[in-house]
Amino acid sequence: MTGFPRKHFLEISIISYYAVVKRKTKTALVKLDIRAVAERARVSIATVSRTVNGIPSVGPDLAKRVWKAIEELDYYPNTQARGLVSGRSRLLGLVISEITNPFFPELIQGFEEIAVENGYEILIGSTNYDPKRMNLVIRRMLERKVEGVAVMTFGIEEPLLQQLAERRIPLTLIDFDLPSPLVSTLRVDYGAGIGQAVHHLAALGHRQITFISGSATLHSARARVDAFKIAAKEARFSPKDARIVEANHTIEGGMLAFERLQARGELATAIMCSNDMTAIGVLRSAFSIGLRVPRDLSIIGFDDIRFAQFTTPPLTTVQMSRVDLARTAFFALRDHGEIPLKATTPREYTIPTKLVVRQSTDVPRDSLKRN
Amino acid sequence: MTGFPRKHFLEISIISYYAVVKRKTKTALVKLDIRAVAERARVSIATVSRTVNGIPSVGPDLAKRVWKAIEELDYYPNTQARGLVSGRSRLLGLVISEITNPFFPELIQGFEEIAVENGYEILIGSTNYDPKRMNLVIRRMLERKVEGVAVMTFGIEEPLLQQLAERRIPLTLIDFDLPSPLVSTLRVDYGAGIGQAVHHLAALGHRQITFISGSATLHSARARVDAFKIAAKEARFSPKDARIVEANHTIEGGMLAFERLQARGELATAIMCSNDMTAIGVLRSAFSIGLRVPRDLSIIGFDDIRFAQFTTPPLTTVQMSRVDLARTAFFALRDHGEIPLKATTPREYTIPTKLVVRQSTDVPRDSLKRN
DNA sequence: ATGAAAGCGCTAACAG
DNA sequence: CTGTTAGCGCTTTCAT
Repeated sequence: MTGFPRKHFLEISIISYYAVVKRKTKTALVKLDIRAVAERARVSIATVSRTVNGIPSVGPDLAKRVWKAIEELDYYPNTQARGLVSGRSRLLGLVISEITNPFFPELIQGFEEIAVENGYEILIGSTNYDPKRMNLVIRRMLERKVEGVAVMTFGIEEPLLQQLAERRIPLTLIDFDLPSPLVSTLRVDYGAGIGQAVHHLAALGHRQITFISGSATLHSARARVDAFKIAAKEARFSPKDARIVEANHTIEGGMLAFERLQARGELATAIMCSNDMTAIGVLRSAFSIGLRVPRDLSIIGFDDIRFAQFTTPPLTTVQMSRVDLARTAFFALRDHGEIPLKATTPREYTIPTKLVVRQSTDVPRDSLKRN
Repeated sequence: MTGFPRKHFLEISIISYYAVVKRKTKTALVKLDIRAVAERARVSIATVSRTVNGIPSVGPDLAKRVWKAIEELDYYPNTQARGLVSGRSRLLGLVISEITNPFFPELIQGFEEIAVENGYEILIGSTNYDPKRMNLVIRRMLERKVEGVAVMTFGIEEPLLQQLAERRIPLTLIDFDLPSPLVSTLRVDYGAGIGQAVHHLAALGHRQITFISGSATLHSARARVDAFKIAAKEARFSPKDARIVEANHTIEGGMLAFERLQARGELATAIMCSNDMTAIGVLRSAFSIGLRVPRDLSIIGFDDIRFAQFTTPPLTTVQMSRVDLARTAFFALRDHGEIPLKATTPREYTIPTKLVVRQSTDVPRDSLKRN
């Protein structure tokens, strides 16, 4: 009987918005608010409120009466009223690029889970890579008085966020710095996973690797390219042997990039992709011209979306945990929000990445090791 | 200047929660509510409210003053307060099975789009096929005072919905009847698409088709099986030649089902799957034992998820438009909500399906037509 | 056409 | 410990 402060109410039975109550000889439809509970429990509404919020100062007998009344009436509090008076909405915003990109549903799932566990609800907004939509999305969230926003899009619009940050609302960004007290950033350690990938390929005997990047306009795509460059250099690939071409993080983009490479006779023995969708496109195009993966061509993806396990062959890829991302984003937001304006919370979190070796990589096609 | 009744406010600039206002000689942080706007425009708060809500009785000059003040202050209304007093939350619930099932993101996208266009926000809840979670999900939505819930899960729990329906909240279900004034149902016309698929196969010369269904506990899975049975009968397949085996709508399930079939020597020349994920699993398993699709085996999916275009070979499948589904669900909800309790809105909508022929179907492997 | 005032359902001082 | 009361920011009568 300790109350469910802001948690989801009444776990057992479904609740009626209206309760049927006998009054005199007539049956009337009565609004089911805190007052109704108070009357029935013969206490003040303040006591009901305290009970519901688990404030310890309520005497055990009264509390029992209140809970009894609550159950009998199937009462549950009105979130809007709670939010209005307390100034807290228990709402968090999650901004993503587009929900049909398989990367995001897994992120959303993780975020929703942890948020709901903690009594928050989430509002999702997709930008579809359009800065104007980003603007609108954020406005919607502001109107709903979200207590924090996680901007998990691939491309981030500096000026927009700048304004958001000035609005005194906690913000969590991915791969993007914004020096402001309520902003924290999740820094993905691209270097780790991409480094492993390059070394994996080098160890296999590959002397040339082509990296198919995402759009250079996207922050996170550039970060991956940079990580690749560094890794390639460390592994002593010359720039010529570590060519970089640009695609757009879609299957079609991957197909196109591959076909262009192939048409120009520039096919390396190994291709690394900036994300799994691109890799899937490459896989598909390679297959359609009769190349066998990994015998004729090694392919590595990035993200480790669930589907990567089910390509043919299963895709070797760099894993970045969406669940980590989601949980970290949530706690970053919450920690900046719960103790408002207390500016001691860390501003930066690192998200690890690591190579997952499956079956799309092998020794190069002309390798002596094969003989 | 007609007002933005409940639409997203101030489309141009990002708004400050606090506005910096000169007062006497000091710069002060002032709360930005309707009163601030009223003061600045030298009108009453009632007038501001009317202006904002586009109520025509406001004189044009006053309206202009109000809008000017609104813009200067970057004011936007507080949704919680609005909701509290008006009893409307402009929130709609969308219950799905699980967001990582590629079927749903496309549905969500459609639903979100149309909802936002109409000034609604959506709350998403995933049941993960667990009735208990369904219960919780719905409770969350009730607490937030959603104005309607679209339950688009594959499996539907009758008693739960029954209680929901009694709660006077508009409900839209998929493939599920619930005789209640505020409940509408979207009836997917499985027969059409599945019929076309069976006939397509029959016309190609297939004499045996195996149907791999989803879990029989799911309503929508059963509906697909039933449609298949009818179509097979119409096409004069004997029950023996139109075998049905059960899987679970996942890639793994499809792989398993195929392997079982293959191990028992029960492989038909054509396999129809209850959804695309299953078909992808079958495709993958078939490939791994050296079967070529469609030469050795024809495969048809269901749903037409986006990825179906990118399998190898591209998947012939029955298309059910998620956008249709989403839009229809939205309007069904809205029409039951806007004119509260007016019970003349249609209760039933049909969602069409149709076969999309791609490259995973061909004449059977032993067909004379090939020679 | 405009304003004053009464709440919406709840929380949070402030009394006792 | 418990109750009374004053709003949270807004919409909506009811006057004018």
